[in-house]
Amino acid sequence: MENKIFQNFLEKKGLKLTKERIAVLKEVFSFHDHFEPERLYLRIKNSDSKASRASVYRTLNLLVESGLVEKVTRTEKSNVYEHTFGHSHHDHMICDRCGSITEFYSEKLENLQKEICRSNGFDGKSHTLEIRGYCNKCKKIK
Amino acid sequence: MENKIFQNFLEKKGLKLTKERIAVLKEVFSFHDHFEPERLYLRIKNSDSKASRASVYRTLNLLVESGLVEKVTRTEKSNVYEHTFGHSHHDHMICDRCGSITEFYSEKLENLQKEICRSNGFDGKSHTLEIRGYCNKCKKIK
DNA sequence: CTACATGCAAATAATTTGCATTAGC
DNA sequence: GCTAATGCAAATTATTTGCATGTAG
Repeated sequence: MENKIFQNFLEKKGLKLTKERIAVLKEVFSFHDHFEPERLYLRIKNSDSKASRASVYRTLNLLVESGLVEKVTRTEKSNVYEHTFGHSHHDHMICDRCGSITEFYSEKLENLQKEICRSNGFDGKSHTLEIRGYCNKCKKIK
Repeated sequence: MENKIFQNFLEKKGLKLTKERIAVLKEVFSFHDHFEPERLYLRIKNSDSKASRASVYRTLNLLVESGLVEKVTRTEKSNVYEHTFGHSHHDHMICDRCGSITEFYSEKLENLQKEICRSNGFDGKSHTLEIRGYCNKCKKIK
């Protein structure tokens, strides 16, 4: 399904569906987790398909443009991505101790944001909410 | 006032209050706006005090550690900071067209987040909420 | 066949760091 | 005086890009 979407996206832009792009797409959708470009590259390297680091970066940009993948955060180091197709919108809680990421979703929160946009005359398209602190496990230790 | 806080912070850590650190602190608090390290460095360069790029970066890290400055991280390129002392918590709306940043604050939003943390067993310390879209001006053009 | 894509290695860009020198406390 | 800070330039890290060659449509 995501293959179809990506293919349409490429076609519309006059771009080609190469094996490298397929490899990246396949790998991205083979697990649901947050990942950095480098990690993705290594996973692909260890799989049967192949793609260079450059192609991974290039394809990742296309995937974001197509809406199939989103940038979650820009951490101290690299960017963090997640695939979004087939996985509805949510926000993140990040533990400052163990780095674990917990997803959550709140209808109320979404509505409240819409309301805030409205009263500010802002045409909101998307948002990222990131709560930092200590997760259930780590708050006991800390 | 912020000088006093920074001084205490340094003292507690056995660090020194140098003219370079003073220059950075002064410049950071001389305007209220979001800024990147490079821009701050250039401002200092054009002022009467002086500090190298390296010192700007080093001092910025100390300022964040001390709580006087926060990272508003979320751009493609570099980190974005803002000084927080004397300026209460707020969130941001960023225009995807002109790049303008609008600040806002909502008590309801804060409470809702606390509630979400509680129900997830997460000990939330801080958060960043960023809404992207088109600002009042740009939504008419786009 | 003809764009566009690829891999590679070199280029960029932001930030950090090693080191010899300088300066707070 | 001792220890930490500075400036510089070189090092690092993540990401992008130029170019010669390969390949999808």
